[in-house]
Amino acid sequence: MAKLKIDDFTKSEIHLSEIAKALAHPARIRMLNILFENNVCITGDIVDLLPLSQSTVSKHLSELKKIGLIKGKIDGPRTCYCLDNKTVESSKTLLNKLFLRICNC
Amino acid sequence: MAKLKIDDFTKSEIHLSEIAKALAHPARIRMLNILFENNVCITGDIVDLLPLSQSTVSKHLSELKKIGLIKGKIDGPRTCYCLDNKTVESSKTLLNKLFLRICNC
DNA sequence: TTACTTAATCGTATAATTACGATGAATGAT
DNA sequence: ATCATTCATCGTAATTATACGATTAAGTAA
Repeated sequence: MAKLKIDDFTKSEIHLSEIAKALAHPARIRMLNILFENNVCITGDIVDLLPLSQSTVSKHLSELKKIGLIKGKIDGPRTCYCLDNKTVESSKTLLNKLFLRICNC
Repeated sequence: MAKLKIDDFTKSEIHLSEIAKALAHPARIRMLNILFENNVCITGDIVDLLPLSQSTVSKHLSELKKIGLIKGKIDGPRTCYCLDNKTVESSKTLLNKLFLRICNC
């Protein structure tokens, strides 16, 4: 009989890794900081504050939006982005839980 | 004259994104938990607790080691892994700083 | 020595990520 | 209606990540 091997990742492991993945690019880190400092930004504002093209910035924004860390609201030809505090808070809590568990301090 | 465009990411943005990247896979999340629960594990122990091959697990371990979250100590034909508490703590602190900044709670 | 165990590395394949310019859709201004 | 602005999406290319089996290296046991 074969050795028992746990054969899948849990929802919680996957969820936490997805949150981490959203933070796993310096552009997205900066975006979160920019959105906190400015409360609301249109895409172009953020493009100006990043060393990346408009299309690339737009893609990063859509990834932050996909996981829920930011919200986008269409306003004429513009899109207004802001932090989604509920998701930011729950992500903070989940990451903290991990570190409270594994960090003996 | 061209619009001023910030043209590089800061060390701190990059560092934080690298920490997040280390956490951006469910296997690596589980490994950290396993190493906390068992204090010390050899590679084979961890392989048994993951739905991945030995070579893939070894690769994930080396990535956690590269960023410093775990330490590996060769013991005969085995390698004993354990958490590197110093790095775990500093990573926790850096991630916390981000969330304390952007999270209004 | 010869066999066995352990785990990193190699070779390779596939998928995901990142990036940019070009295009297109929607709005606003003239 | 025409033109300009804004930004998501498309098409494409290059890089990185993920995965596995096979091999290698190093230690242990017979």
